[in-house]
Amino acid sequence: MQSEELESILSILNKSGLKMTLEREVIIRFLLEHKDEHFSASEIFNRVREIRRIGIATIYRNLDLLIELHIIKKMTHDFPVPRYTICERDQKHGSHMLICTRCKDVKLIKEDWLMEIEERLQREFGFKVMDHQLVFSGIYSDCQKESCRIHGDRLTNR
Amino acid sequence: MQSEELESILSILNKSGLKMTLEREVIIRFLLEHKDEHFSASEIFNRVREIRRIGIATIYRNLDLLIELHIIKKMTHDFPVPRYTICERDQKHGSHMLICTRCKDVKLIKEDWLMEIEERLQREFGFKVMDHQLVFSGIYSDCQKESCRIHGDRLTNR
DNA sequence: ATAAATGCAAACTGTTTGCAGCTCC
DNA sequence: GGAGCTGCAAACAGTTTGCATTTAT
Repeated sequence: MQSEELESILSILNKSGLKMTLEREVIIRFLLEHKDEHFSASEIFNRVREIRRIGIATIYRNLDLLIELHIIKKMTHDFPVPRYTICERDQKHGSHMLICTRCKDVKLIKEDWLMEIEERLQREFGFKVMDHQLVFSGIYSDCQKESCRIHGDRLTNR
Repeated sequence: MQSEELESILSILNKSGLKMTLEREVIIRFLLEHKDEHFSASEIFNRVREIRRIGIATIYRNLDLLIELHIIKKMTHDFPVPRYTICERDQKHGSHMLICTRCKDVKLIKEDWLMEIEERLQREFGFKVMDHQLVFSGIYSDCQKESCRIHGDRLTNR
């Protein structure tokens, strides 16, 4: 399947003396198969459990580990609980997010619009940016007119 | 003291049929006296408790209420727990944050650098921005050289 | 007078931890 | 074989809720 990406993650694990267990693999596969989405820990728990029996502690331990290895990313803005997503390999920084306060849809924009500002931070503040998170909350023009529920409730806790 | 600002908040409360209790006032005063800072719920609890006996539930209930009235703002990015800060009255949007991963200092930049991008979102996505949150994590040049602890550990949970 | 707000304690929710047993290299 | 990993259950931390009492308008 995404064997190429999985291989590359495997080699990161190996380099640190870590093992690719079945549980870990199922978690990673799930996130790889849903690159543009983000999930809460318990969403991941429920989805992974459909594939293989797993404990919630294993979910948390693996998420923490994968964050440390920069394989996945934790997004904390304004969600009831943190959400996790796989890192884009070719992308230095995280993407930008649009959250519609009406329909609760979360759109990820993959371009980086902040180059200029980051240069300015380096110049004016001597601050070297390693990562950024940019979130806009607002309303789509469609949602301003109608009662917009097209995307459903995607942001429950579980 | 900040009577002008306090008055204006009082009138917002009145308009909604809400009361200015002593507890509520102490919370608001505390945040008004520390405009450029942000605090966790339990930090606020401890500071307010020095002034007046108060229960933690009252803290949470008031924080939620003040958020709804757009008097304070909840910041959730990457902190162990959410942090709260008073809204700038003359400022449409929240400020930008620099978080140094070495010294853990959090600097708030009060200018809005995103006007252009917000216009673009309106144009290209039909998305009307109501608020944004922009956080940069990185390292100050000072911190790259030395073991930088000048700001101390400001981000504990309590 | 009465709607709103409070304190307290219990309940809840998400996350972490200790430990005995299991699994991958 | 042994470090690393797992499941389980208990512990933990932050937050929310129900209720009897108090307070602001």
